[in-house]
Amino acid sequence: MPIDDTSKMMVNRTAFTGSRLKFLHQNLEKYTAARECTSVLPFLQATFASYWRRFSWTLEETQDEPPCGHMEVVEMLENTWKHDEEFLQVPEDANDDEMSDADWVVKWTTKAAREQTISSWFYWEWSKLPMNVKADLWKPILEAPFRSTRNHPAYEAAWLVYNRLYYEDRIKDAFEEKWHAAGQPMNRRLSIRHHCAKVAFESESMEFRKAMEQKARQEHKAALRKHWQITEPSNDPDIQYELIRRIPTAVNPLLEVISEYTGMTVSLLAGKAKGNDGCIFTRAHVGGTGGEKELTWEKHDPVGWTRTVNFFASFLKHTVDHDDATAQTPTLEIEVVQPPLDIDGEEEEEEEKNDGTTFGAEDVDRSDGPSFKNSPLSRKNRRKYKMSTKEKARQKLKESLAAANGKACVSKVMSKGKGNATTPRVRQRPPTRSSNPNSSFPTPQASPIATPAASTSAIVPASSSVDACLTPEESYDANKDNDTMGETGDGANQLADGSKKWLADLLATLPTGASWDWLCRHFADLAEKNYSHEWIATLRAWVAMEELGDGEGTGNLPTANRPEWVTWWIARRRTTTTSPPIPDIPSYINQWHLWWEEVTKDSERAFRLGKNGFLSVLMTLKWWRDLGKADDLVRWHDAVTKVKATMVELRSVNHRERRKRAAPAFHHDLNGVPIRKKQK
DNA sequence: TCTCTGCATCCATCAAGTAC
DNA sequence: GTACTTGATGGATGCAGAGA
Repeated sequence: MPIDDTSKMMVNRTAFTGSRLKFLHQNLEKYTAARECTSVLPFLQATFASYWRRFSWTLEETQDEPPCGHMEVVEMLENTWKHDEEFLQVPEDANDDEMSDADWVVKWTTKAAREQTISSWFYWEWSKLPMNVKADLWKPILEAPFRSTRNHPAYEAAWLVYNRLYYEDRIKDAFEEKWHAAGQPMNRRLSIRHHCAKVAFESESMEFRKAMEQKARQEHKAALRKHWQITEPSNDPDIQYELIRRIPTAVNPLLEVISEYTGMTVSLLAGKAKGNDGCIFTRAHVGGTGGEKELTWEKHDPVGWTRTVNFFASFLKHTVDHDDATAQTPTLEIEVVQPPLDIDGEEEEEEEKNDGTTFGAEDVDRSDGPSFKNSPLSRKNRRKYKMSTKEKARQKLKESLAAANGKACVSKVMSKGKGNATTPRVRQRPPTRSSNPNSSFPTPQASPIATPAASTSAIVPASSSVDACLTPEESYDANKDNDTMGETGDGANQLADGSKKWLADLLATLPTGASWDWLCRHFADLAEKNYSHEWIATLRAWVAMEELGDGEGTGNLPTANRPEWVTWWIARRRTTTTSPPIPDIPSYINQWHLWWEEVTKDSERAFRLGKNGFLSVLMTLKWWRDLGKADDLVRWHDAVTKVKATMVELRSVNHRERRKRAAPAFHHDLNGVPIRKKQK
């Protein structure tokens, strides 16, 4: 057997079953610990030896169980060992010298392939841990701000309950017939359906209708009961889920901002309730446990909590006493005593803010409920009060902390990104043999990660963003400041190390932070070929427009008449940097113009930031430029000019609008979530 | 160890009526 | 003024697994 066929001998990592799978799972925790200490190599060496002691390489299939009693023998043997090096032994390897060269090669090739699979299995399982949705009890906490607040359950009219319960049986046919007759207008689908539901409901007997009305009342009553129940500690999993789902909408904005400026992990802490697998919110938390499996209270970070509270105190002091003054760097002004956490999940005492009001989870939770019972505010004003104060507080806190830290940009740190794994691949090798065939095994290749790292030697001004030299909008000119780019396209201003200095300079001007990674990546891709001054100016106009948002996106551009290759590109997660295989460029160009007409029909609809915004337009222009022949490129420059002008205009209009509103006024709510389009 | 791809799943959107 | 309800839909995103 050829010695380089290791990869062909690899089994799928899902092939491990039975006692082998059990063995791997038993060692997964140790692997995770080893990764944290960046010492995977010794772990793998010991684990491979342990594996081969239990599951001989001569068992042909990974499903084959070892002979009866073998495992017990191995365990007894291991119990006699005391030194680490002893655990690296594999008794059957002691006979290697008696094997023929051919058999020996087969053995070590087989083992090397299997070990590679085992290594892959560990990595795979480890990489899944933080993202394992089903097993992550805490995910609802972190996701809660991104859902509807659902402040109170609405009463459903009887005919709507009827519509929900009997649509399939008693309404659907009539609706479809009527809808088809009307030409299937999408914008009338629901109105026709409602009409049919009402007609069908009216045709039911009086007794049946009364029963529906009673059911509607009962459902609403039950929903309201559950709604108010959530303000009390409860072991009911439904109540607890609802509780957890709501609280972060109020608390997370504060925690997120603090997290951004302190660099600490700040999250919400929930505990297990007695007697079931549900969880109950206890309080805000600083430490390393939020969203992780194997959550342990010992990881709580009282020092971090103190720092967090100090930052909050600094914010209060700045906003209350020194509204227009520059905030001082926060110092340790208050001492926070962190009470022990209650694992039983019972409510603890609230923490007192220095203004006498409470800043505890319970208070936040009840902000829409009993805590307002005695308030003179009407329900309507309550909501306004809640929204405006939270939004202002969030913005003020950002400004205050930015001033305190001297930071110009905000980077989102709540993402669950993982560090790049750098642990070397490990294979156990035979101890010694002069003709060791393994020495000819290919060396594992490090896979370079192509990130558009910005050069620190940029010659552009020290401003951290394009916008810094573009605002105010009156003086905005996307054509200016082109001195950092190459003059003649590809290869311009190339540095000795092969990188392009003008590109590095441009990248250094882009906004920073996790939420802008996509923009930096795509900017580098789009700018790399440096087609023309106008093209780079267009890209700069794009960045300037995007900076009106926070990098998270505000919706999609119209998809009508959109070239199908955009879908092709999105389906590849926008990761491919090569142009799509467009067979008919003239047709593609015509399609592009049809789409552009759709995009520019409505300026409000055209103003879409983020990955689903003008990035797609720019990418289609790039493909056009890369794939088009001379004749095709006649209209390209005009198209680029049009796109740039549109983006400049959109930026100008929206920038002005936002200044007019004198508020953060991004298309995001107080949680940083894109605001849904309002109903007409 | 990491990237890529196809499939599965999630989620915003739509209109109209109702309640808070 | 706004939350909430319905099912269909299209686009975005997550995930498993193959393969480099």
